[in-house]
Amino acid sequence: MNPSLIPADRDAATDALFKALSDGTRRALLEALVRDGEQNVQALTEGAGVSQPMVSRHMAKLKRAGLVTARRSGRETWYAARVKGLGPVIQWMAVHGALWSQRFTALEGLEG
Amino acid sequence: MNPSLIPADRDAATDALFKALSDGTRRALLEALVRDGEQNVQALTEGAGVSQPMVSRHMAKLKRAGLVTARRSGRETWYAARVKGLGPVIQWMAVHGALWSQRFTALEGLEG
DNA sequence: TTAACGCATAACCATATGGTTATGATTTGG
DNA sequence: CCAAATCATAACCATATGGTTATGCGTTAA
Repeated sequence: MNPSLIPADRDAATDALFKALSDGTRRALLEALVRDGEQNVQALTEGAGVSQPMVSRHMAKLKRAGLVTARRSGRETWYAARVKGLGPVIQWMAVHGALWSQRFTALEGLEG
Repeated sequence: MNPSLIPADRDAATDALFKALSDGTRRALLEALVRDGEQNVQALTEGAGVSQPMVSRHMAKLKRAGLVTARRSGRETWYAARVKGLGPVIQWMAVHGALWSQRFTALEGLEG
């Protein structure tokens, strides 16, 4: 058993995932892919509100986190949302969220 | 007004939440509260692997994000996980991932 | 072959972040 | 009353991060 009181959730994948999702621009880019399907950098840049290089860098981070896939076709790169990418987040929510609600269900009415 | 393809998910609360969850030490602190209930800074520091001031700062950030509550009692501060704090995250997951818009218990297809 | 295109990377900047030790404010105990 | 305890804040440092413009590299098209 781990003698420490805190389980040290330093799982690299989980960390990368939450970090990737912690920026609004990246979330918006991911949402665009979820909503409208596979898109190239040009299309993503049009609505992103940031420069093309920044979009590329954000997409690279999302890819490293496992949230998107990249497909190179000629001079274009097509990105798509990767459904399974959110797995660790779901997992985390399931484990701790469930424990959470279980422990505090009785108090639910008390907080604002 | 902006007819952009990307809906610009810059909601401040959502942003603060994901940012708060994007650090492993903070997640571990939060998990400790979920697991063992309300604790003061001293107890949290014991297993955190970082200094007491750092714990205080992490807790402040979790509090700003709405993930914990703080209760001052004499010279001690007691922190507790806040039930509804994960709401915006759950909301985001529900909206942007139809697959996991249901209960978290439906994880079978996502793992692996 | 050459010019334009699409994208990634480099170089650079400002700020945020995570960490430390030192200090300060307030409460408790002897 | 004074010292210890509890926590937050300050001061400081190194690194990460988000943003820009400039550049380079492969691909398409004229």
